[in-house]
Amino acid sequence: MGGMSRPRRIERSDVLDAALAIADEEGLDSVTMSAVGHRLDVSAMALYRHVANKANLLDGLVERLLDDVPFPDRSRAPREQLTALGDGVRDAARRHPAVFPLLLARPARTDRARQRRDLIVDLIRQLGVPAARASRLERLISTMVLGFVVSEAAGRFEMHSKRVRDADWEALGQIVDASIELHRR
Amino acid sequence: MGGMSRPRRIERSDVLDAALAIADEEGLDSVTMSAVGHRLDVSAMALYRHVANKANLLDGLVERLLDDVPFPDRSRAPREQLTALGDGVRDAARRHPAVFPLLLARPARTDRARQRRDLIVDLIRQLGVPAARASRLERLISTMVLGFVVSEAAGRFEMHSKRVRDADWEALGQIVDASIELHRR
DNA sequence: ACCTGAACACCGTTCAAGT
DNA sequence: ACCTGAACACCGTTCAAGT
Repeated sequence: MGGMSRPRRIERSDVLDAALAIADEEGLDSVTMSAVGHRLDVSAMALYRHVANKANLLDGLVERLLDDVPFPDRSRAPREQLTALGDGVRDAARRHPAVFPLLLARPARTDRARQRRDLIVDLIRQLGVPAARASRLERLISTMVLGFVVSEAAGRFEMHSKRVRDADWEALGQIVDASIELHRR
Repeated sequence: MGGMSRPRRIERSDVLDAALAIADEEGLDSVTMSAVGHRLDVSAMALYRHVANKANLLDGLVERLLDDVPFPDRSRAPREQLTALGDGVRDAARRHPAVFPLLLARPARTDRARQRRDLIVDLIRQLGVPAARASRLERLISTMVLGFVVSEAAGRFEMHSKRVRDADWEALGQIVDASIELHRR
């Protein structure tokens, strides 16, 4: 039963959660320091204990988003793991369309992002691409997938139905296949 | 000469020019209404004669940027025209890296953007792709190119040298070729 | 017709002060 | 240790008033 307002304890992940929820519900512009604080029953100034400034909060949001994309089941076939990864990114973008456009703006520097990159390179090699070409191809495939997914999240394809966009996504998958074929020895 | 401050006459393109110059020199965050006004020797409030609000000013910036990309020489071979278009977009991104990330966020709705889209569809058809598949392929190729170019402008590839990025760009061109091959009847 | 002064309701951020 | 009140230097935007 409540009683007097006990001091509120928050940590960084609470700040990120609150900011993400506001972005999802009301858009990126509504993510202000005081709105995030308010959602946590805390003043805007309290956030500065957990984020350096607002830009850092936004960076954290992007990292959290990407880190939420699940890793594929490593027992499945390599090409299927690649598909699972791509679908996971597209799902995340659909859940959090307001935040996704920030994604291409900065290199992903978290451990998890590096692990995912290493995994993709490894999968590409398993598909027959020589090591010397694998990381270039990883960059290009990730760029194609991210480009599509942020375009969709940000509304660049808004005049096309879901059915059309799903068929586009499938066609992009075939282009990925062709690019792998192209890079095999 | 000069004398007393005569009233300053400005129009929309002046506003866009000034905003673009500020974005190029000091970054997107420095594009404030009052900074743009100051650069034109005018108050911030005067801008509202020419743009509905700040979001509209930013939209105008993106349109101006894309509209500045030259159309290719139509007497050249179709595949060369495609390359020229892609290189033109990459050059524009290099000149205005701060503004480019806004580009994937909204569908290009200007007449010039539509004309360019129509041109690309036409070039793809000339390369042997049936009409029924040409506009899908246009979307995917534009997405690949834009994804690469905003990644580069926004610094996602900042850890790689210009030489590596140029080779990436060339490899992307080969993937575009493969995607066209894939869609021919 | 076009621009501005003044005002409004916000921003992000700092820092001394509270508990 | 952690949070806040007060304050600062800005924002974008409206609107009546000036020329």
